[in-house]
Amino acid sequence: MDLMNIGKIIQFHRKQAGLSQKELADLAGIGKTAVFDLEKGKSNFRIETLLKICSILNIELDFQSPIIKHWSKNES
Amino acid sequence: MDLMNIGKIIQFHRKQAGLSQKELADLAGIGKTAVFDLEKGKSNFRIETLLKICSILNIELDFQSPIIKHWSKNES
DNA sequence: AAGTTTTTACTGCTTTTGCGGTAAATATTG
DNA sequence: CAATATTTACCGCAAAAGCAGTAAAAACTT
Repeated sequence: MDLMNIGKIIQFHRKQAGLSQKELADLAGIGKTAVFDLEKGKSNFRIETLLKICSILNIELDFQSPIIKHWSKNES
Repeated sequence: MDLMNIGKIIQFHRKQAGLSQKELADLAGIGKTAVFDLEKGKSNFRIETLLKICSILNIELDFQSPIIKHWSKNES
């Protein structure tokens, strides 16, 4: 994941959705400041904050690794 | 991203790598408590904490969305 | 140009994360 | 079994995230 571009990616999706920062914040159930800081390039924030925003904007986050196919939920 | 399983996925990768929680924490430059809490199912933490761990364990995080292909770094 | 909306920016404040220290429980190894 | 290593679990503290409020700057409408 390119952490440097998270903010810009979010912003692009938000504008495509025709939402203001405040509207996105309200839909995601977070504060307007979080959306602003995120888009402005702040690189650290809580996972849930990012996921709430991604959920609203229909962005999915996926894990990728060479061995992930060998993992199942029912393993130790 | 299945937030519920982050901890288990991390744990699986850590064990595959033959690392103890403390060793992973040291390699990632974070505290042992963060690794423990993460694997134990704590669902919220900082992005950078997760990314440091993923970096050590060779796990990549990718964005997926229907319109992501229309985004480039040089757009507004 | 005037009015409206949005974004940027800062503030003080509350909540949460992350930390090392410590210690008990559990697992591993000799 | 005994010694060692690891995991689990708690603590108090420090650092950071997130919040609403406010206001100025910038971007849009009409």
